[in-house]
Amino acid sequence: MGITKTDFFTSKQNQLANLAKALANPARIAIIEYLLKVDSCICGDIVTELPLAQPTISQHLKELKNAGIIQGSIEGNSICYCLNTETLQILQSFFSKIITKVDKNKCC
Amino acid sequence: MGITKTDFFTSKQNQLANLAKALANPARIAIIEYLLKVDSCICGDIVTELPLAQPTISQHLKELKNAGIIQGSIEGNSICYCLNTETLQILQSFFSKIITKVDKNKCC
DNA sequence: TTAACATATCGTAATATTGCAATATATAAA
DNA sequence: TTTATATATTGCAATATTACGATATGTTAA
Repeated sequence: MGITKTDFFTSKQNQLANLAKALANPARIAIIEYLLKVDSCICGDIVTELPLAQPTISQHLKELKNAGIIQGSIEGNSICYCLNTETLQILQSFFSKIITKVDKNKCC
Repeated sequence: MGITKTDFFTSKQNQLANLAKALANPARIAIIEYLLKVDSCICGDIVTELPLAQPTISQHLKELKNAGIIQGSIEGNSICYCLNTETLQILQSFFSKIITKVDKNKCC
């Protein structure tokens, strides 16, 4: 069917799945890593940095922004993007919780 | 095109994207959370636990296993799955690094 | 060997994603 | 106002994902 049975899962599970989906592309990982490196905000620089066309970058930025992983603000005639710590914290907490709770010895 | 330009990105970026892709579904998040809860390994229990058909669960388990997020071992006529800490550690490290490196003040 | 159970694979329909050319929109400079 | 620059949107083709019925495979018990 190609459609995820969203209704059967908790909002927390859907939230995590959506955040993961936003990260499920190497270009978007590269954008995140670039934003982390340059620290302060950037915009069309990403287009020259990555080997993808401008509309493709724009689309990836939109997806990251919709997921809340980045945020953009208008600055003159360009738009400045940066990472959104609050959302990334959700992911960090999730994986940290897993690592601390997993009991290797009780594995099969 | 519907095909990701994998070649243009680093293996690390592709690895993270693939791990994210494996998590980009609420059913697979639910499987991970269930495995974390029951700690020791499980198998057909997941089929009764989640509101999805057996072939669907089997497919999700396959994807999680291919990504290295879970591991399965034959136990009698059933198969026992559990979380793979090593792989989950990669994700934990990635997000922890982001959280520690991000400078909120330098955002736009 | 046969029956019962557990899991995997195949095939398929519905839908989603990726990437880009063409084009639209919006701000800044001339 | 016109031009240049920056970003977003639209439309489309290629491919990927999701879910499941039907069926295959493999293991245990009788």
